Amino acid sequence: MSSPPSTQAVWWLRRDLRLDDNPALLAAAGSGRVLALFVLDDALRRPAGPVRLAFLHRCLRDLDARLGGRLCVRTGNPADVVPALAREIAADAVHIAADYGPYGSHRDNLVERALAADGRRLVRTGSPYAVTPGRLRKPDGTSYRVFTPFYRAWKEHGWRAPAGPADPTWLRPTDLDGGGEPIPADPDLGGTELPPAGEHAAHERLGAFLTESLAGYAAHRDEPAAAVTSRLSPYLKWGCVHPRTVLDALRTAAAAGAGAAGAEPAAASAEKFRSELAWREFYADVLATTPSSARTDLTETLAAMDYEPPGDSFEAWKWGRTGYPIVDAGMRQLLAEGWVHNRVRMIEASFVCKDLHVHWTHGARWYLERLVDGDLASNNHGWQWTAGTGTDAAPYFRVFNPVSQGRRFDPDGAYIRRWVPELRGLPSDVVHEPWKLPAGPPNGYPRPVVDHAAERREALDRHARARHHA
DNA sequence: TTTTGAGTTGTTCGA
DNA sequence: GTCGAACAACTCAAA
Repeated sequence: MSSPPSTQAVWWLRRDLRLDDNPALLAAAGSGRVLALFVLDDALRRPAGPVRLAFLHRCLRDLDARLGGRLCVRTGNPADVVPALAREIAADAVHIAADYGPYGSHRDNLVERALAADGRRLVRTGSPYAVTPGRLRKPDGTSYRVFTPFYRAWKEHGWRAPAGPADPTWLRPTDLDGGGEPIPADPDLGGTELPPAGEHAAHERLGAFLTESLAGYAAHRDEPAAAVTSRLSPYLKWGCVHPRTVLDALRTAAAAGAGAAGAEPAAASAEKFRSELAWREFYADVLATTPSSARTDLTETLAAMDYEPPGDSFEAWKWGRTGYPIVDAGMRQLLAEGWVHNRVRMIEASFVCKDLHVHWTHGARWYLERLVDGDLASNNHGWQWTAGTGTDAAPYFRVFNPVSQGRRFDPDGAYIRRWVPELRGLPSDVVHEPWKLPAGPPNGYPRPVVDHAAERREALDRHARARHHA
């Protein structure tokens, strides 16, 4: 590379904590000597909860180490902090990956205005998605509300090839008055065990998934006891790896498997996993085009629905004491790992919405507080899907039965035994219904807080009333 | 322009 | 035990 440019640029990282395949960093490096900045913003830290914050801090420490200690961390409101720093180092431009969430896009507009008042530019290059949220439109110009047509258009649209790795020598040291602040110590995690953080860990996870788990993904992805899902969600959340990089590696892995024994299931698995990445992009698109859907019902169909305020049974759900083994296993996994298997997330959401008749926002908020991968678009639209208020007009009669879901996807009870030690000694035929034992559930395990069959009928009644009322 | 068929993830009931 | 029907209403794309 030629001699470093003499102008100064700020690379402001938010949820793109990596050096590889980072177009905003490459753009910053092309326009000047780069100062890497992360702003600890209270507006984002408050709803995150200690688990996701700790993971963020660890990612920042990893990145700082890769930058040779050159990551500048500051605390405050970005609308103040970013322009002040740009002025301090006389930067012409601040480079970011665009944010399409309701808070992030508003924040970026404020920063852009403050910078412009000072004669500086905010430059958006790329986004945390393979296809820019809001880019895909139906022929009539409106955005998609059903996944399958979106998925077709998304694949048709395609995405750019991954950009190469960045050269850390572009980065200037944080030789500023006052410099940066230390990355905060981890908050108390209350015993939650987190996956390894950072860019290298993300690539390790991706490689392990592709070589060890992808072949069985299509067949076993719904079994929570089988460790075949990618577990990439925390890394995608913070941009330790870009989905474009994942899609590229997935295509390479699928091509390598073609023609080999088991090529057909491998191809089916690759397609299935690609569609899961597309769900993440679909929900980001919905959020970008309908920002209110993060907090309120996306569709008006259930506006007249009668809900219960969260009470004792909701509290029992939060701490894994509902008396339904698959539900409690999932909630205890959430508390222990900050992560829950996708199939179990649906069972949990159905229990809150259909068995407890509690509005999805309460469950979604608890999930966002506890999840290491907590993402506003994916989490809240996933909850809306189950509640029947979201995309795809989920049939009102789709009510998950926690016993039959357990029998179907955890037939020998391995997942339940792993997370609910009270039930470890039970044989498979009763582990999903411990209340049927003559002596009742063992080891102090609770009896069901609600009767599922009765609450299912109640949920259907409430839906019918809401529909006829509307 | 209008019509038609399909749409991630389910459960129960009765033949 | 297995299997198909029923459980609404709306979005989207193709015919």
